[in-house]
Amino acid sequence: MDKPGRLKDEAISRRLERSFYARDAETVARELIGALLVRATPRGAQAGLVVETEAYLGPHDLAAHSSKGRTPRNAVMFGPPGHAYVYMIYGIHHCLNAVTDVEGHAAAVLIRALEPVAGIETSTQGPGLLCRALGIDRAHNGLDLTRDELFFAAKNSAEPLEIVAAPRIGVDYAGAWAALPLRFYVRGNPFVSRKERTRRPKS
DNA sequence: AGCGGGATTAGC
DNA sequence: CTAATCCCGCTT
Repeated sequence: MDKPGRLKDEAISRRLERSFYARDAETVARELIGALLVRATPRGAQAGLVVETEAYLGPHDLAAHSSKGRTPRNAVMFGPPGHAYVYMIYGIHHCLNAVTDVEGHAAAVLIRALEPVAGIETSTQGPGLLCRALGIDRAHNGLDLTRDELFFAAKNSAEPLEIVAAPRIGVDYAGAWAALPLRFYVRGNPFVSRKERTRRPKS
């Protein structure tokens, strides 16, 4: 019923600014839950609610790409906050992150799952899948989330969400860092990337 | 120049 | 459980 572009205009008016991202990654990861991720394309806007994130705290965090030092691949993480860090993984998928914290402290928040809102035709239930659904690839690496076609809009604070903290996925190589509860998701939301593990009774 | 591996996903 | 598949990042 809405005129095309209406969602986009509304979202742009709520676009998160630099100061939102210029905080520690854990805070940003928590606060991005419930925000709207928008990609404005020539054919209209694609958008989804962020329902799952992970915080990568900085070079001291052994699960973070920045822990191995600055390289061409992760250079965006070392730059100013509020930019998109997009990398290819396993030769097949892309992952979208928002750079956080202060410039030089290479921290970021991985966007792991979205609840579709508009213009989305395939699954957004996982970091690689959501990038596919929104057409995000390495061409988007370094985009300014406060100015460019890819951005986050403030959540609707009227409906509080229950957020669960759990260990991050796929970072078992990171020793003790792998166990920290730096993954955040909306409790019970069906678009979270992995189902709650059903506890298997021990034999 | 060569080689190993990954913040994933789908399919057996 | 494992293949897929592409850079990247480090070693030779």
